[in-house]
Amino acid sequence: MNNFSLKGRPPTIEDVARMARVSTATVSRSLNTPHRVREATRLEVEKAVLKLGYTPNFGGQALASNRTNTIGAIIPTMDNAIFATALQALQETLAAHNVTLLVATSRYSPDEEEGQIRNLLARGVDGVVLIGTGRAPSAYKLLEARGVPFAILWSIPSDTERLMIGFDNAGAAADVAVRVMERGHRRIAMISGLMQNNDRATARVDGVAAALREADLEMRPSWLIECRYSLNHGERAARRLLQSSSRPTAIICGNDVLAAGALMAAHELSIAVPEELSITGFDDIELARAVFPQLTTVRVPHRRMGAAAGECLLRWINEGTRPKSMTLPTQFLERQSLGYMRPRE
Amino acid sequence: MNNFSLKGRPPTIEDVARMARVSTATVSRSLNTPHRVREATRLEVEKAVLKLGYTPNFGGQALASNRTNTIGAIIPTMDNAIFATALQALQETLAAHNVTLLVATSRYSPDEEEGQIRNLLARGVDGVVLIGTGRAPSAYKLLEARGVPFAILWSIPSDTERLMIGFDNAGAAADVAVRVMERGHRRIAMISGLMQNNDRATARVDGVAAALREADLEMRPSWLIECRYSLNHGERAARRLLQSSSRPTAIICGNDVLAAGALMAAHELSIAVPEELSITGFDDIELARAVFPQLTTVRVPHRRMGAAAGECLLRWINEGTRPKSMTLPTQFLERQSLGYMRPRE
DNA sequence: TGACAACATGTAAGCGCTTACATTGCCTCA
DNA sequence: TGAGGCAATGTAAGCGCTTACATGTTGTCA
Repeated sequence: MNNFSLKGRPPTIEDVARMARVSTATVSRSLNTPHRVREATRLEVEKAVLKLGYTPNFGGQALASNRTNTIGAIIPTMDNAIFATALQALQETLAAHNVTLLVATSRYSPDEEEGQIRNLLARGVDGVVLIGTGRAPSAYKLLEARGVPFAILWSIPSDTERLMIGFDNAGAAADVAVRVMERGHRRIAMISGLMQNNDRATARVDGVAAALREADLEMRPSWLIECRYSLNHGERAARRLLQSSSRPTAIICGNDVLAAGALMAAHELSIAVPEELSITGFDDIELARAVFPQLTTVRVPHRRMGAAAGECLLRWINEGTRPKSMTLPTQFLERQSLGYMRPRE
Repeated sequence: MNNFSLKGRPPTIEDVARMARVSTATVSRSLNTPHRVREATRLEVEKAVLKLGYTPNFGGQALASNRTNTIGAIIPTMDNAIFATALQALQETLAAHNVTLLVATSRYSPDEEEGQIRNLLARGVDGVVLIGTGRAPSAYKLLEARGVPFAILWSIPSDTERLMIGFDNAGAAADVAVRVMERGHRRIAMISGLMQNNDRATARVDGVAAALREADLEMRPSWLIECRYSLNHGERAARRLLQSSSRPTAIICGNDVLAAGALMAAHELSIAVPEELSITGFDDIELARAVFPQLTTVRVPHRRMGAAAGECLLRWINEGTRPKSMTLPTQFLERQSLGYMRPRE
């Protein structure tokens, strides 16, 4: 049927041009700017494209146009459902504009992240998505020197010079603390993700600490445990908190996974939640509803963040001007794991 | 400090060549095949590269070498932790060889998947990773016509003509069913993911059905519910199962998320697990241990699968011959949600 | 009917890199 | 000392595409 396909070598624009009896320029135009080509010609080209199964060669296109239609994202890890969701939304947004997403991970290391930035830049991405602000100035320099648009997600806009799309981690965390105190709790501990190079984790801790201070409470150093974001680490941290002679009546967790871990610890130690111990999460991932009791947590707009990042970046790339940063709302989500402090017997 | 960087235009291999007083060919060689260059020259080039902050242009490289050092993966969705984990492992393996991973999603639709295959091919990926076997022959033709190596994950090797790296879904599911029956259960229901175009889900159902048949039991049609992989859908399905007049004593779930949903339903209906109802999952994602009671499930080697895919594909690309398919072991994981059937009172 | 837009298409010059082939310089050995 | 070989480097031809500019082709209007 297809007597033109020289086995092995994919068809080039030249093959299409020959078949459609036009020049390669016309083929290129029919494909990229159809309105600049006569209808009949366009159809002829289209026919040839279909017949040959032609698909533009990416390298050639990138080289000639200095555009790759690719956006890169660097996330700390794929293991985390919340990044995955945002990425998914980002990808869907980009796909609608025929832009492909390149994903890399930094494993929470600024150095690795910088390496990945280089990598993406080398691949000629048209834009970059980054998480948080925990990185060296040199990382920004890389991007800025190349003039590549980039968006910073997950952190509250703090810098008018950059495009940031995030939410108020500190504020939301403070809000959680306030609500916990409203339930009568005074003995409040916190389990946080590792704070080094992680401004989101840091902001959440700061928010809680500020709220406590406001209420003339103090966050005891021994009641603030930092650990990796995993079920096991959360469980271990909670166990430490709960096995000490005088234990907290509420544990505020930096994210839902840690909270779920804390819940496991409570289960094992036969401490009833929320009757004897309140636990709160953060992020509202699916897990938060799967555990028992369901986690009281903070809903974070991950999908919207991903989608907005895609739109803003695309706009920036196409129009050349940096869109304004945006702060998305979070929402305190009351479920079952936060209860009233029981009066001492 | 850097008086060579003409603002705006990234340095090219020519700039490096000029600075190091060698030809572009030598620069290229120093970078790609260092052993073919005199040590002193190499150092000179290296110095220039560093000073200019040179990074090879991807398009040029791809165009000239017909290689992109990129591998594409198409997964049904990023929302699923299990794919994310495999992807993460794949990415790490590839990164160690300086290969970048391009991720696309198909949303469980063979048509979308085929579109993404075209897309990846157009971008000149050196290899492709696919999940499962539920796709039209035309999808394979695309890949084969271009001679692009590809690996199929998650399904048991069934086709000696292709590289498949997976596990025995049917066998593992049958094993679960056997264990459930060993606990005395006879009234066994199943909640499965949507089976259309999903050979993994189908195989799991088939495995269970076969095991039941072997034991002279039959899977009642109304006790097999298909639904999307989500907590809500799992919960709803379980509720339907549990609210009928005569309910099953065990529910085998096609994955952990569905099982967690079923657990939620049991909670709400005050049905004790595992005393009154047994529930099993599949996949062993983190969630399986976070719920209470913890899920008895099947451990699936997602990380290994991802890593193996990377290695095999890289080998295939570099050596030109298709590596052998492999079947990875799964493991039945006894936890708390499967119990003995209580004798009727 | 002829001048002149406006549109459609073609020509050809790169984009930045790799690599086959040519050249140079040096060492070895008879 | 000179032929031959090898290692190091240079030269230059593309890879497939886009696009500025040149050229050709209509249609319009006085």
